[in-house]
Amino acid sequence: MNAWEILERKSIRATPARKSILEVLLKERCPLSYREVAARLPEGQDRVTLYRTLLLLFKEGIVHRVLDMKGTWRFCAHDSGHPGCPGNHPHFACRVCGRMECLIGSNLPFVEVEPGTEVEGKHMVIYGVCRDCLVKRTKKRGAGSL
Amino acid sequence: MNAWEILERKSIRATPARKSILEVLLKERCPLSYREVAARLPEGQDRVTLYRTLLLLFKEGIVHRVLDMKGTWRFCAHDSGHPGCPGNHPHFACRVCGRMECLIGSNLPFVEVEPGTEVEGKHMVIYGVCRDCLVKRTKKRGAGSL
DNA sequence: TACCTCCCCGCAACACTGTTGCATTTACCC
DNA sequence: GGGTAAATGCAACAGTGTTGCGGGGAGGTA
Ligand SMILES: [Mn+2]
Ligand SMILES: [Mn+2]
Ligand SMILES: [Zn+2]
Ligand SMILES: [Zn+2]
Repeated sequence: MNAWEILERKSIRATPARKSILEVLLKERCPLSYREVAARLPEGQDRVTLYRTLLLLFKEGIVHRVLDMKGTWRFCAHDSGHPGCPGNHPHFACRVCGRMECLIGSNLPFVEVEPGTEVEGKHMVIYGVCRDCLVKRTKKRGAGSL
Repeated sequence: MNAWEILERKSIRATPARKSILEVLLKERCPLSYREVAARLPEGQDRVTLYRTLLLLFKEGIVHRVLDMKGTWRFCAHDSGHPGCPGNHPHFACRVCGRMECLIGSNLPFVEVEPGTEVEGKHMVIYGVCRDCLVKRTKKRGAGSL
């Protein structure tokens, strides 16, 4: 399903800005910050429109979002094909390269809260160093010590 | 253990700023944002010193920290008596009043990540509406509809 | 086609968190 | 009480995200 179809199905005006932003998120398979989306867009795209569009896509359930370890929101459309429970999975964030990926293999685990509390959702971020960054680090060390 | 003892034990200079900031965190039992700490401090306390102190307390393992749903760090010293695994528990954040609390009853659940990845830690935030805010909401509705 | 209305967009301004550099002051050890 | 390294306060900055508003364009109606 392409960007135009997704917007049409939600009865959202398929403007050029929305289509191109959603296309970026559909192409990349991992959560992107507004800055990373902007970098993949033709220059001159307005910052506020981008923020508003990302928020719209999120509120319409087209994308899910998650806070990274710097406190910035990242948006991801990798499961926009599955209408139900979008983003109901933990995420991994690499401390070195800053990239984030969806751990779609596992669901968010159940956690008991105080009785009388109304739970609306949960976020889980596992952080550390991704495989690519570990490989690079090993190569560097190896070259230096040999 | 009071603030002075904690700082002394870590061989950290016990300045007035550090003592008063740590005292605030020791008194409140839930994670506080820099703003909330500042509000409980005598006026005139420098913003940068507060940020630096909170970071120091965190890096020394005296407090733990967690990102709330607005992307701001919150610091909590409720388990500063237990030197091991500080902050290894999920947190609940109320969408209405903004308060956060530690779910010290449960540990952070295990989640499988891609092989070859180095996991350093994990964060989990359950969000919704706390009991107090639910009670207030019910009272309001009741009064209005009667 | 002409008109109307709604809403999307771009711009300016703002609020807030968090960081850095530097000069001054202070806590701690002798 | 000094000496020194470290902590503080101040100014400036970067970055994210929000709000208000006016113009313009898409889509509907006659
Ligand atoms: Mn995801
Ligand atoms: Mn906690
Ligand atoms: Zn990485
Ligand atoms: Zn609440």
